[in-house]
Amino acid sequence: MRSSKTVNIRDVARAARVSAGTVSRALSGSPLVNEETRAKIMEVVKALGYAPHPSAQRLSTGKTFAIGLIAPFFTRPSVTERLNGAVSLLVKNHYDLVIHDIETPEQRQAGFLDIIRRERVDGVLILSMRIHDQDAQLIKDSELPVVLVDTDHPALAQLNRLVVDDVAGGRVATEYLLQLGHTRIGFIGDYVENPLGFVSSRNRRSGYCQALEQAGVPVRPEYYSEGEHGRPFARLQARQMLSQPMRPTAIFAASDTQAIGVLEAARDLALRVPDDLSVIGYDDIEFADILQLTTMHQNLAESGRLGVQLLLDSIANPQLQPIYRVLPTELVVRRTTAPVSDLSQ
Amino acid sequence: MRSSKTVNIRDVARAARVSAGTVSRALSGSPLVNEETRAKIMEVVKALGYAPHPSAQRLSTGKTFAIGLIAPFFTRPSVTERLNGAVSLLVKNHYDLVIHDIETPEQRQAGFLDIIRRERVDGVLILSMRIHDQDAQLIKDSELPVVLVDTDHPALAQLNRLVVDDVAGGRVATEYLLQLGHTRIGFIGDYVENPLGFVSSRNRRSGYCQALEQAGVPVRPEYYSEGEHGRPFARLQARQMLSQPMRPTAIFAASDTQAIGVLEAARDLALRVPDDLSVIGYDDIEFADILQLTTMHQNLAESGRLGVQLLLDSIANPQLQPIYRVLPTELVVRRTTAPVSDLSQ
DNA sequence: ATGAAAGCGCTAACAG
DNA sequence: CTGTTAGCGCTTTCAT
Repeated sequence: MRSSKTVNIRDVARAARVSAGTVSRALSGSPLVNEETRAKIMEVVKALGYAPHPSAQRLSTGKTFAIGLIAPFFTRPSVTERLNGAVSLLVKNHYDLVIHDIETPEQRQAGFLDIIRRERVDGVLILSMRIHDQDAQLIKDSELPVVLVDTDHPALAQLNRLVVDDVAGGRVATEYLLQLGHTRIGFIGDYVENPLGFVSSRNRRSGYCQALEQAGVPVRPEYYSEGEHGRPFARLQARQMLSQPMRPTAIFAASDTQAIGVLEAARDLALRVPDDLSVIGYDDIEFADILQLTTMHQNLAESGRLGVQLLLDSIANPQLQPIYRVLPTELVVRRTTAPVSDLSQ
Repeated sequence: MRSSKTVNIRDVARAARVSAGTVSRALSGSPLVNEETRAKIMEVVKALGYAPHPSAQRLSTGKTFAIGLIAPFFTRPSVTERLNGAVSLLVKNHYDLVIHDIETPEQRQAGFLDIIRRERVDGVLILSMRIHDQDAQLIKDSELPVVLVDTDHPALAQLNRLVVDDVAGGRVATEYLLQLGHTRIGFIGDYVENPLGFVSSRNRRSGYCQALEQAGVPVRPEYYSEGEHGRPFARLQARQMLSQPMRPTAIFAASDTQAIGVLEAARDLALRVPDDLSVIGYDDIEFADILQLTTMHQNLAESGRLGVQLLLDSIANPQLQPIYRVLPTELVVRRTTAPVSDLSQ
């Protein structure tokens, strides 16, 4: 008949013939405890299978050893890959991870309010979420270490931020197509106003426009399409764009996911890639390699890892100078891009 | 100069001119409180921006409103999709999620010991992790509600379990190939003894063998290959297998990921799919659709959701009869399989 | 080096 | 219906 109550620090104290305070000190590695008694205590701890009660510890110390992670977890492969990096480092540091998945606009509100409370977690990592003005205020008031990865807000310059220069990336991608001789270059992206507020698509589009303008190529509305994010939508958008009389000879998609939709559209219309149509994506998710998609590479997992590192650092040392870092992006040429050919005209 | 201490229940009590106990009752929706005072309290709560301290609440009630999730999070797309379902339901029920990612064997040990403690979470969901005998003992002793999804252990029959009949799935896949006239059917799978202990590959292989034997087709070692899980490894395995003099005319891969490797190998060797080689995968991850891969479908997200549902139910009502359910699997024919042709001989 | 005692913020049992 | 009180399990002064 074993008692169902779990063993607590007083049980250990009693068995080791010391006080609870001493057990606590012994366990926390305080130097103020005799080596013999420490040994004895450890022995008892082991024998009884004691482990401290996390909530009690947290209540007493005010530290949670948990960090909060706010992200649209499963909406996009690029997010998943960033998460991967974040989680791996967290695990290594024995931090609990309290996750808040944001998939709908309503969850946004709740998520921010709920997690940005000192008592729940020691710090918060926000990943790929557009930050609204009111959220920014909340974050500012919270006095909780927060780091931003793949997102930013003008009112939060005092935070650690890891951002991606999507404008530059969009420019590089487009310049590459121009360099290949393309001038009829389409863009397939998200709705500029999308419910979750990803802004990457918009920024990539800005880069696209910049590159065209700089090259003296007019930005034509019939070569620009926005739609809901996702492969099937992109496929539709692309099919429409490619069915025009003077169809584009190249398409820059705001994400690899969408680029895959474009590839499907090309197949639908019996257009050969890259002979008839060049396609370039963004993110370099694993699929890009499989499909031999030319794309803009960014080190997704590394960005997550770095974000966690920054967060843990600033939890340990709140006075640390905040870091603002623009993560590098790089063109990876594979098999979906080629020089414009007369045939494709 | 705002005080940095957060407001607690006594501050609220004072401002509302009631006792802390009453505030607690008002907040928990107890009927034993006057509507007027409740209104007054709510007002103060709002004005002060009060929210209860989670650790204190947990310590006091013994409930954590968190569940633990043990899974090899990012190792396989199929796991990610199951997680997706699990997380979505958890969020809906306002449960915190304490995740334990297991990527290496060492993490296995720590993960199980650490999380299966009553004080940390109210229940545990174990996803796609092979359970060792010693883990099973731990789980049994823990008195904590635990549900198993895509995994099982003989000593844990008293638990809620959602399993996949991979043997049957392997049989169905292989029978389909036999039905198409193939007799030289290869199998590409994981090492039977792999560090994280996934067993699905092994079971799928059993089904494969069963189907062959039943059809009177000999199981030939040169058509069987095990290797590390992953696309590049499968590619190598397949390349080797397909370079033999009497190469297989069809390959059943233990996962879609590996099937993709097989497709790459076919491309490497200039074999046309499905004309020269039929390929069938397992899981029906999103990629399978993109690549038009014939595969064994299972509703991955749904299994995660169901697992959480079971867990929440048995937290709410521990006396509930445990459920054992075999999740359905279904063949999805796409474009990578075809009848064996003379050409392919 | 160790014990005693106070307190972290909350809930729940008991009185009234 | 509400106030008071006694914990939940741990850490951390403050003595000694």
